[in-house]
Amino acid sequence: MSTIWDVAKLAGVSKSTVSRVINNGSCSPEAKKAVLDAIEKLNYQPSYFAKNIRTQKSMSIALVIPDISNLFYTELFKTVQEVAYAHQYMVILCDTQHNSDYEIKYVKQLINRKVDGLIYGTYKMDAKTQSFFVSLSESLPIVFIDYAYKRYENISIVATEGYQSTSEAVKFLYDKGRRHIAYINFSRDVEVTQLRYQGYIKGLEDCGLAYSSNVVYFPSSRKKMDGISIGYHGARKLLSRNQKIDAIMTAADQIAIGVNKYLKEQKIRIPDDISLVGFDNNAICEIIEPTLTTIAQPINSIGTTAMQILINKIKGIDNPEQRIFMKGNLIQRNST
Amino acid sequence: MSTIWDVAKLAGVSKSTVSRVINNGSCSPEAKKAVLDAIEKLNYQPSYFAKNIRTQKSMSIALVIPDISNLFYTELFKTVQEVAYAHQYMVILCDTQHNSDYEIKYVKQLINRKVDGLIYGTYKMDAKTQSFFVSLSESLPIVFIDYAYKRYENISIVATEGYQSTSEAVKFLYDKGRRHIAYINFSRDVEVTQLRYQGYIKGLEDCGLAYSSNVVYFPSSRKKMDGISIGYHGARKLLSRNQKIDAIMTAADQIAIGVNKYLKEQKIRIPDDISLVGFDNNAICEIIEPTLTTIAQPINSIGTTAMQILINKIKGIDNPEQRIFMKGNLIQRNST
DNA sequence: TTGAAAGCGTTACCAA
DNA sequence: TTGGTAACGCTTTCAA
Repeated sequence: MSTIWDVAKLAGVSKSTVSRVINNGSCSPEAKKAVLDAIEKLNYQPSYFAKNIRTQKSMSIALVIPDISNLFYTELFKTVQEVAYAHQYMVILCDTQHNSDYEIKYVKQLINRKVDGLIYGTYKMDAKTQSFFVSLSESLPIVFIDYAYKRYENISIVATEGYQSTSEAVKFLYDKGRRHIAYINFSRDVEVTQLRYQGYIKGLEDCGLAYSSNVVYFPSSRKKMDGISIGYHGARKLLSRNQKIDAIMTAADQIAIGVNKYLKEQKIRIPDDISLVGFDNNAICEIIEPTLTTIAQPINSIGTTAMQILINKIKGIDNPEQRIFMKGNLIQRNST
Repeated sequence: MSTIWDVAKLAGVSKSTVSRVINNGSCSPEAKKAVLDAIEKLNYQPSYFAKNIRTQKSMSIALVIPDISNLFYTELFKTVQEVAYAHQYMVILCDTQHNSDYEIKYVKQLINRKVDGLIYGTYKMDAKTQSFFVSLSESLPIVFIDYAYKRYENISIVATEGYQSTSEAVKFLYDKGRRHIAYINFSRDVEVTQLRYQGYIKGLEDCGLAYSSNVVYFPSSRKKMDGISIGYHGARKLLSRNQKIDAIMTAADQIAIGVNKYLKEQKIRIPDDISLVGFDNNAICEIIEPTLTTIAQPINSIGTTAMQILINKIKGIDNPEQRIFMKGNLIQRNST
């Protein structure tokens, strides 16, 4: 590997001049040409480490998320990577496996590696972790992509607004003639989806329907269940209560998949007997049968916007924190 | 951030001694204790850049893959990350979007960042890219996770053997009474799956069944189709030829999903009229209906083994290249 | 066992 | 516009 010294010698100038040419400092056209030629000839690339020991910039950002197999995050990664790469950043993906300890360990490692910023999404509620990230945000550019962080001020956040869109989906079911709308949620410590749940309650109210805890299911926080299991067990539980139910709304597509599975096993027809609505608009919505009506999160917009804000924060532009809440969009398919 | 200097001053020793303590050089117990205490007190962490400018090690590895939304790679990432993290490596994920130009661009960037090694998977056949990676492998530790690279010597490779396992699956269908077994593959430039296809032919032979190109479908290389579309169009094409078909094998679960979709639209019963077999054992196999019989790749073993080999290569242990081909495992579900 | 000092390859300051 | 030189924070000789 050739160094800046080799370039300087070949071009007949000093290291400083070479550095200036690279970093767009002022120099004469002749010097510039000579340096550029030398760089070309030697196939010179500045050393990543040497450069960053001075600048303290790593040209890396991290995407810290709970689970890359969740299709929402898979898509998000792809978008983030694309924008990042266009701006010469590399992205370090950290899958924290829903584990707060991992989150903090990873982030400490990332700080040591001087990541220029990070995009952080989770969906567990854990006061200690939340305040860790919020206060970290004062010293490191962070964009939160989690609606639950809405309560904190002075942080930048891009997320799908779950309240309004869920309440509108209730209205949609109402207009389809459904009057007994159930809801299956993640456990109460998954904070993002609690706002979707609030939207459900608001929607019932708007339609003049009574709320009943008999048609609502939350798994216990202690049990570690994935979305599909929650949906499966939730549907079973709800139907075992002998309540009239003609629609089930869920806090996530994964949950709806589990519900779908249980209903089919019981020969309950979707949507004839029970309508089903998810949240996210994962690729699976088109694959399962019947295809799943869902509230789509605008993942690409979230990713692009979050990256744009992050890059601005890193560059020190646009200092005031940005708070952007995107609207969920009801995608109607065959399950309603 | 405190530096090695601060530690040295607080411990009353020189920088050199501090460095030695950290890197297990020889020193007196007293010195060691003083330094450790100082490190503790100052919450000192060696600077990542300063350290690596000397050692030329980044403690990062890269996972270069064509598409993170392919569940095979999603799972692989999780396994690789886990092993990497346990050995203090961070992983840089590069989703190349099936694009050879991106692959090479990414890798040049990675080289500049001095990644200690990389795990490389693709599935396109492209002589130029292949030889790029093979010859890169001489100067940088690489583990290939692609069966297609089998032909190159002096490289390390961990992959699922597709030939034998596919031929055994043919035998399985034969034993179930199927005599008209069709095959749907990716286009011919997707090299990994061509060996699965060869296994299909071998399987027919073993069972004394005649091969017929009338029941085989390859999409054209030029059309950019995802797996699901290939399956959907492939099934339509095959069935339009008025050949007798009582089973369809596919080179990937994604393809089988498309086949499943088309057959259901045509009211063709699975498995009563046509059996269906995938390859990979994605999570979706359990979700679609009927659940999908498939040849499982041992993803976790592949990931763990690949990482172990990579780490050994990085550390200079186990120099002879390793070539490990794992057996695919037929998982029987309701589609057969 | 220890410390001084010379690098590693950059950037950034300051004079010229 | 230039070049010399001092950092940046570490590792690694080399003497002591």
